[in-house]
Amino acid sequence: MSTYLSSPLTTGTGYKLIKLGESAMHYAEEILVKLEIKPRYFNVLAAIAENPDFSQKELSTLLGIDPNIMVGIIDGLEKTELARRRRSTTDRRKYVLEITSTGQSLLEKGLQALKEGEEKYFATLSSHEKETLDKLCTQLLVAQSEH
Amino acid sequence: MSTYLSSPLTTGTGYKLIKLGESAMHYAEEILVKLEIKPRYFNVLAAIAENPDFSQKELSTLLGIDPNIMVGIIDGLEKTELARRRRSTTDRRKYVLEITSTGQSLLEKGLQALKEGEEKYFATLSSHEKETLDKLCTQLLVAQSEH
DNA sequence: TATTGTTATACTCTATAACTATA
DNA sequence: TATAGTTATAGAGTATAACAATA
Repeated sequence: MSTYLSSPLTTGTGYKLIKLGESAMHYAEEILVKLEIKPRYFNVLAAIAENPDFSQKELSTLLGIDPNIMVGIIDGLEKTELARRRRSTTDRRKYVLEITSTGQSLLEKGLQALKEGEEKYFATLSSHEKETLDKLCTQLLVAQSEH
Repeated sequence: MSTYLSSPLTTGTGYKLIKLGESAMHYAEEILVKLEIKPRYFNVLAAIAENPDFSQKELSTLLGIDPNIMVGIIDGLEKTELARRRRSTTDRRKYVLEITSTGQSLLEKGLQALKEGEEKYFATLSSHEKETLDKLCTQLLVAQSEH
């Protein structure tokens, strides 16, 4: 949203990362809106596909999304028939989540669209520069995860 | 908030920028909370200091913050006596905004704290790497502003 | 007793539109 | 008629706590 032109803050690299993060998120939203899904929901859908038979609790922990918020997200994915809940046969408190064929199809389209979007987003960088940026980002994220 | 460990999305550089932006914002919040001010309010305060006698409308346009939201922000800055409104003498519809000495002092402390925070945040990068990252970020932001 | 999923509540942030006072 | 600032309202998003069913 906010597009600052100049300020004492803008000089910092941290500030630039914040602005770039916002713009990248905005860009992802624009891409996914064509598939009528929000990034949050798309990420959960991708996590379901990647982790078959995960419970809501396990998904919540994996994605760092609060369980009570996860309820609404799964509700949405069920309503649009992208994923579904089944009661676990071994522990009837749990739900087991699975992606539907509709969900799988949307997931593949979304991943492809995001991949193409990424190429446009970074078009101004050479492939060497893009690689360097990716490496530095990874380095920072790894350092943080070790916190 | 959400800390994804792995997902088809995590492979993209765009995704990493989103995560880094979130973490940098979180870090800035942690630094500024010691001064009892939120990044949003701090940014407006900095803009007031940088642009003496700007009206709320001009500030809104500059920062990309909706005028009705700016009202609450300026209210907050007035209540904490960091800034104040004066009616413009030339156009009595307008307010002229000015930073107080308390605000100036907090601004300086905040900028210093953010500067030190930035050094810690990027401590894992060499000064050459940090410079490279900054250059690439700027390059992307400039490309976008030309959109 | 503890855990999974759910609901209720409240609080923040934001977006839209209508209002007032000035021009 | 248009503009600066304000207020009202409603919609997301999220955080906390309490709850039912099951272990």
